[in-house]
Amino acid sequence: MGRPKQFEPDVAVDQAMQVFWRQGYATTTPQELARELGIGKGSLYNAFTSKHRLFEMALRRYGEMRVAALEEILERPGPVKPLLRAALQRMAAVPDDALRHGCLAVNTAAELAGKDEIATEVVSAVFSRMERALRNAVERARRNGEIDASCDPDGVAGMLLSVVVGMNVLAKTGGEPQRRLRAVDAALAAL
Amino acid sequence: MGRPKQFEPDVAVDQAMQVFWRQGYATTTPQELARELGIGKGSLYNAFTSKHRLFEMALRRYGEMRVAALEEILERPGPVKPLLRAALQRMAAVPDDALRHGCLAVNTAAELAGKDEIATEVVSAVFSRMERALRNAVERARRNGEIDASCDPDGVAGMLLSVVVGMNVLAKTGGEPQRRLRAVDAALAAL
DNA sequence: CAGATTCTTTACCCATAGGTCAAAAAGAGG
DNA sequence: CCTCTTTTTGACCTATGGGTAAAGAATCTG
Repeated sequence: MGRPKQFEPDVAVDQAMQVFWRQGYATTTPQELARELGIGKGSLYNAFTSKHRLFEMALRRYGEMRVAALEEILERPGPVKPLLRAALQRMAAVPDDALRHGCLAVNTAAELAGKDEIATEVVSAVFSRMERALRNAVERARRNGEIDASCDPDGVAGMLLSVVVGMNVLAKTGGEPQRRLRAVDAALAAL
Repeated sequence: MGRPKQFEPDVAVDQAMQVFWRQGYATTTPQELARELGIGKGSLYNAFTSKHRLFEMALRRYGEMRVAALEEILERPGPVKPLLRAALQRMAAVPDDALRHGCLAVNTAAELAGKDEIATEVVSAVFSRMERALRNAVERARRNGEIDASCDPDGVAGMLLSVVVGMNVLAKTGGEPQRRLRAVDAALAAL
């Protein structure tokens, strides 16, 4: 009962995600959020308590999305190498024109890790899950005989995650997408 | 002539570099800078014009340092692979206890690339020079016969740079330094 | 329709950001 | 020791940050 909300909280969190993604946490202001979500500042605080909580919700949702997308690709049946290549290429392929704001998790790690406990924990969890998905894939490839048995799945997974994270940062500074694809190939040559 | 400065501008830029490194650009305030540099806010503005200009100077200096350090290692005589390993390990080896604020260039790329023209240009230049140093090393190794002639130096250099950048981000979220060293080894396995 | 309850609106609040300015202080040159 | 120049100090300023509160609007229950 009571007056019904005039906006969809889920949609609002998505929109907030976009804003934080574009601008970062510190440089995003409540008024900006209110404007972009199309609601008053008061409603915003009533619904989400604080800028920080809204950010947390947006970040968590973002993490779920990305992890799920990665797992979806890597768990497909068949040979693993092409899957890894597809996954990395997709993560490396920043559309180049618009949406060059990198990855929200990476940006957040750079901006807040070590300073904001919650943000640190969330991005840390995201990275761990991605690494695990990569490690699982590598192990599967090893059992398949696709790659050499002597390789260290842990090390390789960490390396692949680093590559992806690094490329997301580098993509923000310019550079052609094609170069990134070559870097992906070089990384996969380690298998 | 005129009253002499009561502080060494070079030293002040170094100190400012530390502050921006720890805290990022946006979250560092003029009063904080003044306090850390041990000078009044007025002096700060008199000497450096604006927070942004001071940041630019600090960032440029930081870039010079890191690029020079990397080149110094990679240009040593002898086999290249151990040099690459040493260079990457050094860049990956965040002391873990203190100084876990990553790399100023990486942090800046994540925070400001695409929004701040000057910052973007500076970090972009730093990354380019690092990549070039890495590429030179890889080419040398290829000429030496240390690594396979079929490898793509451009792609490998881009990959190695990505690894380093990525690890600097990941290091901020925790994780043991040892894992990073294994990731470095995995990356070098691509050679 | 009354009341309870929840949302929205608008005005308001304090602290800080980033910076400026006038006046005082400390040297150099004559 | 007087002036000219540059630094420093400290007060001051405007805009905005992040957030709160009080009053009004919309819905459900009875």
